[in-house]
Amino acid sequence: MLTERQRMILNVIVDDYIRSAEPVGSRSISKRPDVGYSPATIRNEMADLEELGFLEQPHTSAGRIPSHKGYRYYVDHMTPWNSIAPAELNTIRTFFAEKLNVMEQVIQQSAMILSHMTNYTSILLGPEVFHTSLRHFQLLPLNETTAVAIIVTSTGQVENKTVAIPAGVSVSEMEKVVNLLNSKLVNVPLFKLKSRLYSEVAQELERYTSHYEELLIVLDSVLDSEHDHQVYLSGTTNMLTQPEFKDVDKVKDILDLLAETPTLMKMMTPTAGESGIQVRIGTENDHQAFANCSLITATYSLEGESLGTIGILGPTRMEYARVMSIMEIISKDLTTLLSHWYK
Amino acid sequence: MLTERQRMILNVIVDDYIRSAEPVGSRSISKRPDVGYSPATIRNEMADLEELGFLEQPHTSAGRIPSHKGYRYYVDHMTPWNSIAPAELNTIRTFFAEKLNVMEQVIQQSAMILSHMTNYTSILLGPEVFHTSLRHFQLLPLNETTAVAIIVTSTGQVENKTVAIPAGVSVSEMEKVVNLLNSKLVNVPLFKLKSRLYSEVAQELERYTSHYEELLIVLDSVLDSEHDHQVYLSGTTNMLTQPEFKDVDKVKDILDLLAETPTLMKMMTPTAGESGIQVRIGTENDHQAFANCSLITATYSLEGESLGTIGILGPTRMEYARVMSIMEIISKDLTTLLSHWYK
DNA sequence: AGTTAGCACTCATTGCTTGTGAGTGCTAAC
DNA sequence: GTTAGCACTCACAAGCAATGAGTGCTAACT
Repeated sequence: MLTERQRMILNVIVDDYIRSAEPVGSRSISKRPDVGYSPATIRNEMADLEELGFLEQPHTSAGRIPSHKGYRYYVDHMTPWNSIAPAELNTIRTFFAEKLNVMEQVIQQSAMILSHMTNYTSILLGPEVFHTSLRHFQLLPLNETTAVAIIVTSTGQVENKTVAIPAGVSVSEMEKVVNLLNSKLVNVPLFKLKSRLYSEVAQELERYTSHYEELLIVLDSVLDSEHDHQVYLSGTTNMLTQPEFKDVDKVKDILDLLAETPTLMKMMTPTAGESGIQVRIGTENDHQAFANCSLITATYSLEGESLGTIGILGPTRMEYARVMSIMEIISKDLTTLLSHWYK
Repeated sequence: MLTERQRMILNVIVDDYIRSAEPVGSRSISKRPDVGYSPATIRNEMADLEELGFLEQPHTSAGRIPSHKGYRYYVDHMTPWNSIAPAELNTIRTFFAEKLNVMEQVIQQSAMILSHMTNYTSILLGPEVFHTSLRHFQLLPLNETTAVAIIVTSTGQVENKTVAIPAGVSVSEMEKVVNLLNSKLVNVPLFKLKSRLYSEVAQELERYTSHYEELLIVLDSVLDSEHDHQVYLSGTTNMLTQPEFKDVDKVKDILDLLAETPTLMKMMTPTAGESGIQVRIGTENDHQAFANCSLITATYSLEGESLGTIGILGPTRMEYARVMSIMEIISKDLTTLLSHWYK
């Protein structure tokens, strides 16, 4: 569809614009040593590229900037990305070599590394509760009326919830219930817990205790595992350093959206079927506030099943090649780290 | 020190400037129905107030704006604050009337309420681990080499840490250790755990197990309770709506500081001896980035001991009276809520 | 046919001037 | 002690010309 020369020019423009954030003119392109054409020729090609929708002009007689379509083409036809210095690679490697033994810490630290290395905002989605199972269940009375329910998952995550004890339930009864749950529900994937509660536990529970119904309601609420899919953000303020966001109003919408955990979670959940590194440019993100942003996501996984997502949010004028290299390395390292832990 | 009239004029200026964010001129003051003086008289008084350091002039022939000293005087001599509508009070009351049974949720929701009602940034410091004690200790093997240590506190908080099991320690040995810890350490305040570990547990541990030293190291690290003093932020982007921060560069430093949890914790820790609502205006915050901000803090407590802090960060031009009323109500309601729970 | 030089044209940006108005300080009168 | 009057200051907006980067088009060149 595009001639070799057009491709080359488009590439130069995107590269240049990513670096400078200023519209790129024909003269500056022509002056580059690897471009052997005069400004006039470049201009002709640029006019064509604009007509084809790959470039835009902020106003007549300004240079050109890439359109979303232009970025898309750039990303899709990029030379295999390897634009990351060995020193940086080392930073990542030594980080993952360190003994970090709490999942949450690893995720949080990864977010920090990502945002520091890229100078963009990083968004990490914690391990999917979906693919983990119950390791242990416990109910611990705090006083006569309340207790803490503790759920330990196979990955070592601990979730807890304070619940009210139905009046009249004795300590020994509670113990029986806990034992029953442990015998029946251990190793059941978290997302199946509730259905199992009714299919396997409910009947037996009826024989054990007189407060069958109340207890069932409590247990139901406990196992309603809020899928504690934590979202970790780092470097949100990096957004502010980008010249395209020097206007506070624009940045406000973005930061507001970043504070909305549920929305963020939805955006970060990988679209089924897709794998590897995904790039959503400008309006490809279906959120208005991100119309001038690009979101790059990758998933990390355990035994082939994706556990969570890492993401980088920046302006559409983003260092795609660089960010994508970094993301690939980190997602892979996360994956291997997890497999070392839990296999 | 100030005459009645000067006090009145200062008050009017601060009120006006809080509302409009524009320098206040003599004419506009004179026009207010409750002020019976001509602009000229006001001007004379304003000149005096400026000389005394209560007012500032952004430039010659502009109106006056309050200096830090002016705000300080305003806050210290404010008429008892009650500037909060009954409807708003209701919002708070119904919130605290709802059955919220997880501490963390309460804190987080309180942060939301605070930032929403004030349109400033709210900062909440979670309950001090200092004043809570151990309720239960548990060690749960995940596989041959790792285990999760779970600490439940008297307030129902659950903290967990994944640890490596020293090679050669059997399951039955672990059980003994756990039992020992529970018998010796339950009801000990968290911050005393480590010293007790050595004073009371260590010797007996030596008799129980052959891997005395390795285990002690592990337990030490577990009880090194990271005092999980969480900081909850809400409404950080409200900072961006203030006209004084329409310049991105200024706001960046503030947001960066807000992302630095340790610094924030230090700022929010109440200075010993002080109690009630504290106001730090402008440079009274010893952080450069907050030179144009005011931080209002209050503590919530249980049985007279302060558990945590709630804070509001806004521009120096802040609705002090309103914010202070809201903070007082919420800190008191938090206090009573806690006492209902844990008494 | 593809490439390039030349040229007129566009338009954001900058610097300059000028006018306007809000607000002040001072003085003299009340 | 208070106020009216007046000259003065200064930020800000509007208007205007100069600048220059960049374009589109045409005609000449290879």
